[in-house]
Amino acid sequence: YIVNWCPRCGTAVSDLEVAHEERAGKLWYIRYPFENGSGYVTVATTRPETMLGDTAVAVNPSDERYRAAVGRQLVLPLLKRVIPIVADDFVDPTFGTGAVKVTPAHDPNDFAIASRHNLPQLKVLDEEARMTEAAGPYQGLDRYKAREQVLGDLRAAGLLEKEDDYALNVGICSRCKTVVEPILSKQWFMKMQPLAQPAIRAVEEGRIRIVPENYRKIYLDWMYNIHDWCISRQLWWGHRIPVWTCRQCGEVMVSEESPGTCSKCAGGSLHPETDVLDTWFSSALWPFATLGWPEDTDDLRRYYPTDLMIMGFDILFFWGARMIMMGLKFTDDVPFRELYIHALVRDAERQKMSKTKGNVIDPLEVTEQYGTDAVRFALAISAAPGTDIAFSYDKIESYRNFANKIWNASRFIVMNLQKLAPEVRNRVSAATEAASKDGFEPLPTDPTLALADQWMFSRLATITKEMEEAFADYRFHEASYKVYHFFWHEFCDWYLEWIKPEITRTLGPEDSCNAWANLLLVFESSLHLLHPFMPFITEELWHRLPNRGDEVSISITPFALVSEQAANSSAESDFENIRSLVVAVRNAKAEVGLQKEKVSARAASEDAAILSLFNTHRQTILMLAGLEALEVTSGRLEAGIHVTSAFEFQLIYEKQVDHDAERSRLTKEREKLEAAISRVKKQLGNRNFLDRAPEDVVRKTENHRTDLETQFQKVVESLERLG
RNA sequence: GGGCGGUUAGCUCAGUUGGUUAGAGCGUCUGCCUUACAAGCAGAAGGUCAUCCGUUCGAGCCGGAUACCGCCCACCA
Repeated sequence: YIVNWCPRCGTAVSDLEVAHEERAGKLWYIRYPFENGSGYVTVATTRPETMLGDTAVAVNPSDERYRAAVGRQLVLPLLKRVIPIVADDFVDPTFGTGAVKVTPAHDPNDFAIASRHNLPQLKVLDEEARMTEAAGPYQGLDRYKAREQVLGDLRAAGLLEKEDDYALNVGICSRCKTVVEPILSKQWFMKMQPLAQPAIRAVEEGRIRIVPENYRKIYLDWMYNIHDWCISRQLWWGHRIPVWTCRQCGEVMVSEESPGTCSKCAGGSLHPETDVLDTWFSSALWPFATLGWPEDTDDLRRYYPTDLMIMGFDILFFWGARMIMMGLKFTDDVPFRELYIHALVRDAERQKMSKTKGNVIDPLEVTEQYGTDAVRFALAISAAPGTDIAFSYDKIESYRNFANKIWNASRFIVMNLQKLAPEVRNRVSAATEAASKDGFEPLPTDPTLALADQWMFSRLATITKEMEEAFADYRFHEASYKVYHFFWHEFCDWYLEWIKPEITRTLGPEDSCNAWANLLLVFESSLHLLHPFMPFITEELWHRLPNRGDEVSISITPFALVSEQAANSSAESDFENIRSLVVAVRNAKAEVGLQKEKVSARAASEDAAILSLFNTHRQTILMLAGLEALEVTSGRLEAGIHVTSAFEFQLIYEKQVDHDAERSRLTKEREKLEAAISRVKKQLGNRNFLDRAPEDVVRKTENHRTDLETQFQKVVESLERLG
């Protein structure tokens, strides 16, 4: 049979191990004269040296041009061998000259043609890709050297009609990149069709789930079109193929131990097979062979099938598919229930990393430079299912910065904790311990801090839940993004800033320690959420928390510490109101170039709840927004900036209000609102929308319109007041 | 030749069943060395979601076509 032969490795390789590469080549047109001397047939070939092994020329039976020639004899140039013209459907009349040389020993198609027409097979290339004795005068030449000589001789004989440039796909050995040679050889094959059937069913019936989904199709496609597998290798390592051949009668015996004598003729001279199995054959046995199979061991019962197998898509066929087939064959069960295909890390140019290309990035160097956690996090957050990861130092650097941020946050917390008087610290850690029984919830604190605590715990509960869902679906990029944003932009930027005055002040014995306890609970919970992505830094920081110094490891503690009961939508919306006021003030200050100035502001609302909210949190707002004073008044403002439809504010500073600038700002805002309102109105005016859209969408849209219109009204009034 | 994926901000990419104003990191610009963090803080600018057609009350998302780009599979000399 024809196999792919790697002349460098000196072994057969399977179809899967052959990579294809487009190379510039030529198509040579060679004349094969008729035996009787009258004329010739021109064949086109990309491999002229193999003509030495030609045993026929084939044409399509329906090809008018050659109909009369079928059955006639040609003289093979150079070697003067007489070969027939045969008709075979395989030949594409539109390609080349419509006539193809048949080299049964060095081309799988030609091999097929030859077997259909009973043509001899003549091996002209040996296992080192040198010309054999059958090649006559060319014996011993390397295949490429032979090509040149053959071409030269043909040209000299006037039989080379022409040559065209042609891009051809050459097969190369995936291990050593040598161009493989299709060669006639005796090898062991595995019949795959019967093995594939159950493997197809297992996936179709959902006994194995492939994630992401698109790989399921790729897997099934490959299984449907499976080819027999050449499993023998002429290598010196590997599992030996357990076969003995009788030297007397040729009987082939498969056995675990040497049979000793021939089972057929009882002869004592047996020849053990020297070929070994393809390494992937052995790998396919791994899931059960490692557990003691074929014995019915405890391990096998306990760990087979396993829940989850993870691999890169590049070995889905090599290993994944074959484990499934072998597993089903030998254990009657799937080897694993889920197969997760992870992303491949490619270089910055999206090239697959390879040693020969020299674009390999050594992970040890990168982790040395940026830290293991940074690399791990960068990869996790880049791992959107079904896509590869382009390696980027910038990206890793930004998550190194994140690790740094975590470190600093911890430093800040622990540092201030150390400053507490020992008895106060003890009360804090006691409060922390007491809270941690069935999921953390905020401990009671004074009203200003309570809002921050309730908001933070609520957010924590949401993030925890979202992360758990993301993990369950192998959406690691989503889980890591959530915790990144949570920790940096909610915990650090808002929560820590909000409670900073509390944790930097000196507590007396009469003070409640609950604010401190809450901070520690949130921080500890955050470390737990971060731990899967940043195991080292979280482990280190966790042990610095009160009562955690002597514990074994954060990795064996629960992932979710916060209680679901902590979800608190009213705290979230109160917090949002304050946040939007703070952001709007900062914004306004920057706009008028007073970023570093301490200015005053006046906030107004017609909503008593808002007014009371702002009054309660006045100190916090002043600190976060960088204000000197905040006046909270009921009603309307003359030149207010509308943050939401519920409230507005204005900055109060020395500089006179520039009426023109103010007018132009308001006019711009009015235009924006007008556009938004007209969009919403159009939508709400659409009968179809009202009839067909879900109720809650319609209601939301209506609320949105009311909101916009209120804002619009206020802007218009402000403009009128400006005159 | 068949199949799959991609095309979203200057760059690298998210965007899970269609639903208010499309997000992040890096870069750029402005102001800050504010006693956790300048590897940082507070702001800003920047997008006709490749193009066209369709489905829908409504499309970055669903369907079809086109154009580039990438990958996998394949026995066209």
